[in-house]
Order: sequence, then C-alpha cells, then structure tokens
Amino acid sequence: MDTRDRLLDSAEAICRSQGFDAFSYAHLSADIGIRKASIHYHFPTKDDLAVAMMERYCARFQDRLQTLSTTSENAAARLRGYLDLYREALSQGEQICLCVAMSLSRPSLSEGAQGMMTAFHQNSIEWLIAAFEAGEQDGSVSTKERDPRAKAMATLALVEGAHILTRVSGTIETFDDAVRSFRRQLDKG
Amino acid sequence: MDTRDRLLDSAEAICRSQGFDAFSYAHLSADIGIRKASIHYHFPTKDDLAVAMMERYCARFQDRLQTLSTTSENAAARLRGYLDLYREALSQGEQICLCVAMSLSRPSLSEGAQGMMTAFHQNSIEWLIAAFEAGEQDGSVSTKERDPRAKAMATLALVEGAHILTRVSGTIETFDDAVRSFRRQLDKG
DNA sequence: GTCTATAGATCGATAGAC
DNA sequence: GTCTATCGATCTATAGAC
Repeated sequence: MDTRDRLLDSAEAICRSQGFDAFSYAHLSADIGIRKASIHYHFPTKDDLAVAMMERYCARFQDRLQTLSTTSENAAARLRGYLDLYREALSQGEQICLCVAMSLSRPSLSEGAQGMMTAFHQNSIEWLIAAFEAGEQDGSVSTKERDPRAKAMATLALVEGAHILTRVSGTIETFDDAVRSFRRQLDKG
Repeated sequence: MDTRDRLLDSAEAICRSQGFDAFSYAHLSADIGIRKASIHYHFPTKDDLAVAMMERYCARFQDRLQTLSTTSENAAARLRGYLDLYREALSQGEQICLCVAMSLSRPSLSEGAQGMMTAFHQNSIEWLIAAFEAGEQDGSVSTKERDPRAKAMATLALVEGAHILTRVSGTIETFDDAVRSFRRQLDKG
C-alpha cells in the first residue's frame, strides 16, 4: 500500500475512535513511520487530508450500499444489510461512523469537508427512501408509517444515535439493543 | 450571576456548538472578561471544569424529566414533552446535547467525566422505560414493540442521532423530519 | 519523496504580587 | 479573586538539503 493510503488509514482510525481534533501529524508520523514534514507532501494542509478522508469514506460506503441493493433478495434484506453495515463499522465499539465523528468537531472545517458530510447524509437518505419504497412494493417491510422520507430519516438518526450510545457504553450489545425494535420489523421479510 | 456560573455557561455553549476540544481557557477568558490564569482559581484543571459542566447539565436535565413526569396528563404527553426537550435544546440547530458533543471527544477525558456521560444515558433510559410502561398501562401509547427497554434505547438513539443530523444540515426542520414517525405514534394520546 | 530544522501560534498550567 | 509573567509542550506549516 502506498504512503498516501496508509496516511488515510491511520487518520481515519484515530478520527473514528478519538474524534477529529484528536489526530495530529505527529500521531500519523509515529504511526506509519515517516516524519511530520513528509506528510505535508501528500496533504499540504490538515484540511486537505480531512477532505480526502471523507471522500474515500463516502465512496466506500456508497459502494457497499450499491452492492446491498443488487445482491439482496428483497427490501427487508437490504435494510437488514444496512443495519449490519453500521454494526460492523463499530468493530467492537471502538470505531464510529466517520461522518458522526466529524460532525461533532469544530465547524471550522472547510466547506469541502462540510459538504462531504452533507453529501453522505443525502446519499444515505436517498438509498433508504428507495429501500422503503421497494419494501412497500414487494411487501417485505410493513410499518405503520407511510411516508418513506420520514422512515428514511428516522432510520439514519437511529443508527447514528446508536453509534453514539455504543461509544459511551463501550459494548456492542448497546447497538443491538437500540436497533432491536427496528430489526424486528424486518424479520418476516 | 457569579463568575463560576458564567464560566460554566460559556464553556457549555462552546462545547455544545463546536465540540469539547474547541474550547480553551483563552476562549473563556475572552468571553467573560477575566484573565486565563484567573480561571484556574475556579477550576484548577480543564477536566475539573468538564466534570462540573456535565454535572450541572445532568442535574438540570433530570429536573426537567421529573417535571415532565409530574405535570403531563398521560404517558403520550410525557413522551411528546421529551421530544420537545431535545428540540428546544437545539436552539435553531446550533447547539446539540452536551452529552452527544462530549461523547466523541478524545476518550482521555477523566473517569469522572466519562462516568457522567454513562449516568446521563442510564437516567434517560430509566425515565423512558417508565414512560413506555405507563403508556402500556394507560393506553396512550400503542406500538407493535412490547419490550419497553428496546423502545427506550431506540428512542434515545433516535433523538441523539437527530441532533447529529440537524447539526450537519443546519436547519431545525431536519430534527422534525427525523422524529416525525415516532411523534405520530404519540398523537392520539 | 523524505529528510532536518525551525518558525509562529496556542495550549494547559504555575508562581507570586496585589 | 484577579492580576502579570512565564514555562514547557504541542500544534500546523514552511524552507531547503538530499
């Protein structure tokens, strides 16, 4: 793996476990074994690194959503896969969604980085709306709520909030408890 | 108001709008008009300040929950009041729950501060469980889900996640959209 | 691409006068 | 209780050799 990717890996790990303000060029330097100054060759400013990190994360997440859409047998399975995605992202409760981690940092992040967070949410909402609409069609997801947009936003809030709760409690069981009720609605599908 | 309270007010405001790592003694100094060194008289270390800030926030929140329990006409009204509490806490989308804001900061927070976050969640869960159980009793809240604990944790995750979404989008409408589905379940009560 | 060396700012914290 | 003055650490970033 090239240096650039190793830098992004290291930055993402610290960011998702300790928050955006917790990672510095010094940490990255110690982590991957090159000098602080050398990092500036790959990412002139810390914000350049932040934007690249978000872009990579969003692209990767979009890919997985795309895969879910094409490989799941029905809409309920798609949504179960979505929950699993967020569950696995926690990796035992130490890492949370990069977008959640970034959103709580000082808003002095550049417009570029801010825009990536908005895009991440927008993509997620659109994917969830499509999934819930498909659920109405194929009958695999039955809820009282009819408005697909309301369901989509509630679901996104649920999984991101569940990440917060898990981060505080420190155990993955917290995530399972928080999404149990929603998951049960997908069980028959 | 005495200096100590003004310091806590200032710290809480910055913390809830910019994140825990964004506030420094220099900011507080500029904000309330005393020198940096003087702040150490009231709070010897930054962590002392963090703990005091969380304690005050938790106590205040507990008071409001208590009031809701005693003044609401039924369980559905209690839960509607809970949603309103989180909605008002946003104040146009610039401030999020202190506990949400702190949870993502570097976990090098002291045990004291960490413990306050756990206590906040535990208190909330217990209050919500009681509310959902009362909802079963008085019939004002009807949901498919029977497990009150699952409902409580899902609700806490929902409102905290909704704070995150609102923080990113910047508009209070996002919060309303995210909790709309849940609020509808409380409408008949 | 990576290095040494360093600039300039900001951080939390302390000593001691008033 | 608040002040001036200062310490040592850490931060992002730059200049220039190799």
